Amino acid sequence: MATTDKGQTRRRGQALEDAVLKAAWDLVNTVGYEKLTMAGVAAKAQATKPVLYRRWPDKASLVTSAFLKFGPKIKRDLPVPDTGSLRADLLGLFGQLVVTFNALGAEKLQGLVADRLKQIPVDKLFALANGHSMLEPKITQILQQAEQRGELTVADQTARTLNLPVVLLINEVLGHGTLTTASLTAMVDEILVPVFMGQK
Amino acid sequence: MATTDKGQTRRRGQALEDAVLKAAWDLVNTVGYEKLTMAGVAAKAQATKPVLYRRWPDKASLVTSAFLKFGPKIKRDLPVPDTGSLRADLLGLFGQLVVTFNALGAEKLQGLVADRLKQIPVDKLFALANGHSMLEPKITQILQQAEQRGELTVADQTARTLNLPVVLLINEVLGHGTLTTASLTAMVDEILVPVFMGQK
DNA sequence: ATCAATAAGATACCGTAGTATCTTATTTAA
DNA sequence: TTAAATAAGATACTACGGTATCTTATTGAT
Repeated sequence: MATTDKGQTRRRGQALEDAVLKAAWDLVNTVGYEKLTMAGVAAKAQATKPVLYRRWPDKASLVTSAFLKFGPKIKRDLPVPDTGSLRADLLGLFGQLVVTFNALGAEKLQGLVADRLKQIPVDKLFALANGHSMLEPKITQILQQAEQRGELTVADQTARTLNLPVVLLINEVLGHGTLTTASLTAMVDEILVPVFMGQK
Repeated sequence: MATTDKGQTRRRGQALEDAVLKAAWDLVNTVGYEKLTMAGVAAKAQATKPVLYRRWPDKASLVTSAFLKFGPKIKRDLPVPDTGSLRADLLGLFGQLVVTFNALGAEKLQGLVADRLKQIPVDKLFALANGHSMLEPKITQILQQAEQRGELTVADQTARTLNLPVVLLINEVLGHGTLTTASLTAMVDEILVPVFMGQK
């Protein structure tokens, strides 16, 4: 009687974790990342801060988890186009991204990006959520298809050129706020095809 | 006698401001941006936090001011190379950037960029890159030189390809934290030359 | 059914960014 | 020379990220 009236059931494990992630996702969608507080998430989930910090090392990780759970599903198994030309394959792949990126409300996530930037993990740091690790294998596959048609040599590609699509996408999203078919077509025609096929 | 022994002279205005900036610059060069605290700056300047906040709205602004006052002066009028080849011209231009960048002591300023990113809308920062860059006129001149040698056609270039060098540079700095001759050479050979010269 | 392990709850705490308030020294104008 | 305006000093405060500690509910193995 001394404690809270609802004290009957104490959530644990997955149930509690789900509730926290749901609260975090609700908050990031209402107040945005910057104004989302760990205490606020805890309160909304009817949990406490230590519960959050037992699971996620920091705010950025928590919100990233919430994004991965509730955000637009970035299909890990999007079919890789195989249309018969490098250009069309790239356009096909990027076309799938237009829908996805337009769905996720980029302005809410700006603070997340900045927070991530502060962490020193040097290498692939400049990545939006988990965006690009998912893209690279598909690029590679498209290039292999092109190689079999004799359009290019995969061995000529480098880490830098393989990463270029992601760099361009990030610049497009962060710089212009949108991804359109027109901009993606320009990227492919003006930059990616020349780079991939134009190696000496 | 009850108060501090040096209580005779109370600094104000420019003298106080200079002392604060000096303290901030000293600290950012010893502990780095992340570990620099406003209280620490105040203490080192023998001032107090309100003195800082009366002048600068936040930590990032203060450190930026200190940087502008004491940091290396950035040359605005780098000569545009004219070596006889597009590749060498690009390498020459970027080589100048390596020197400049390394002179900034970028590693001490780690979190500054991220802090700025948070407050300056990200799109603004990239918009700054995508157009108002001090680099673009130089790129254009280099391309015109190349055109006169018959290496390429300037009319084939687009806003997107003209911005590509800046995009790559930003990615390099934000993603890797450094600018090296090796990375710039790779950019030029693997991406920029194919894009500029490889247009159909 | 009991008890040890686990993990949630509650709470207090630390460090830092940034703010508010009040007192006091210095400047300036009368 | 005095008094009003200005701005520094001191101090305490709030908000937030993140940590530590202790108590208590729940699980699950015996």
